[in-house]
Amino acid sequence: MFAALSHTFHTPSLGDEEFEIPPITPPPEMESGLGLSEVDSPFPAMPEPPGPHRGPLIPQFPPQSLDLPSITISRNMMDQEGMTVNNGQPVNVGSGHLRQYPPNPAMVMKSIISMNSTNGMIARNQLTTINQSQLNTQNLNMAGPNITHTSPSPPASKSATPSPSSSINEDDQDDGNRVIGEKRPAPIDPTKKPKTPKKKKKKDPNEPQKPVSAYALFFRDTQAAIKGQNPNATFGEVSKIVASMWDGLGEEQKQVYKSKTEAAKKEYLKALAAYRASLVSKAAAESAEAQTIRSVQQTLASTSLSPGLVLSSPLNQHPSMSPASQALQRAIAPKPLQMRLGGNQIVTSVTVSHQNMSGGIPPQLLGQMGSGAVNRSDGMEDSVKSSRRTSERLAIFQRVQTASQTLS
DNA sequence: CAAATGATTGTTTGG
DNA sequence: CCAAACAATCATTTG
Repeated sequence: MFAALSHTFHTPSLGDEEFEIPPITPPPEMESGLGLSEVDSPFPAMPEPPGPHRGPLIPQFPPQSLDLPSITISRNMMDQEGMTVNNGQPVNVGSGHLRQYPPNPAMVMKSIISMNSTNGMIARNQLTTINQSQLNTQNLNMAGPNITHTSPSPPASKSATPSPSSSINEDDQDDGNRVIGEKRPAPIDPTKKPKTPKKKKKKDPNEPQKPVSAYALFFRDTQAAIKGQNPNATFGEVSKIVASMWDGLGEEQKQVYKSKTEAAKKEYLKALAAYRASLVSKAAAESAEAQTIRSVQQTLASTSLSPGLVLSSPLNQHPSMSPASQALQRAIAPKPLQMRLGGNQIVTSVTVSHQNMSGGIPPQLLGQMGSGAVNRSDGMEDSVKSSRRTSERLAIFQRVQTASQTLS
């Protein structure tokens, strides 16, 4: 199977490394440049075909672990014991082609893709194996010169990075400096380092989860195949391979993933808006409740029922709003959202908007934000509001009474 | 104020 | 939690 599909790629220049990339499943599309696609559906006009999974043979883009091209990374057999054939996956040594990540993966992929596109070619056993001499630990280090992937400080830097745990709540202290220094040790330029602290915003556990990026999706899909071919490959190695493949991916193909993430992002924004709305409503409810309680307390006090008891209520402490509510308010505050599209374009929009909310929010969420402050103004009628308020007050009043009874 | 850019965060899997 | 690499987001600076 694989052999048929896969295509071997050869880079003459590099002797050491062999990099055979199997065509990740038939390219969803031909490369934009080549018009050859005789393939039935060259362009997935739609980002994603509704169809669940297609047969392995069918050229589908999303690399399924099954179909996925067998990517073998073989290093020098001699040196390594681990990577060798025993992986369970056949490794092509002789046929292996050399490839360097840094150089131009794109070319490789494209060529591979093009090859695949041509049916005839495929017939031949095209085995894509990725062979990297670099994979060797030695090589990895050695490779440095070529790759020089930006790692001023090798391993140490990582630990240095503000580990989430360590940074826990030092936001203020933030040593923005520290962070910066790590990233760019050399540039200690006092001149240009406003050193914007950038406090890390603590994330809400409840906040909707951000959608994964296109690359992450690709990684998820591809990684398994790579691993399959190279069980011994480390995460870093796999990551590099995936990166090179990603790099080689055609725009259209990337678009497939991007559209996925885009959709996910849309959902995310909706969920986020809904979530924030719910927070608002909560805060509003809370403040309303507090107010109600206060008024009730006043009433009680005036009637000289049991003032002392009433005063002890926590809600009473702040005349205006409880700290929690304030925090909520802050969290909810509609912030402009920046999105960087493609190149450098930045789109600015308001995160939370009424339109959005009424638009696609799930019913349950909508229900939650029923008494929300945000929507309250538009949707709810005064009569409803007042009645609700009344009932709330009643309930609270009852609670207070009960409490006072209990305590007394 | 909007655009540009730097910095940080958050993904991926597996140990 | 970390690995490598990337994308997305955020925050600050700049024009």
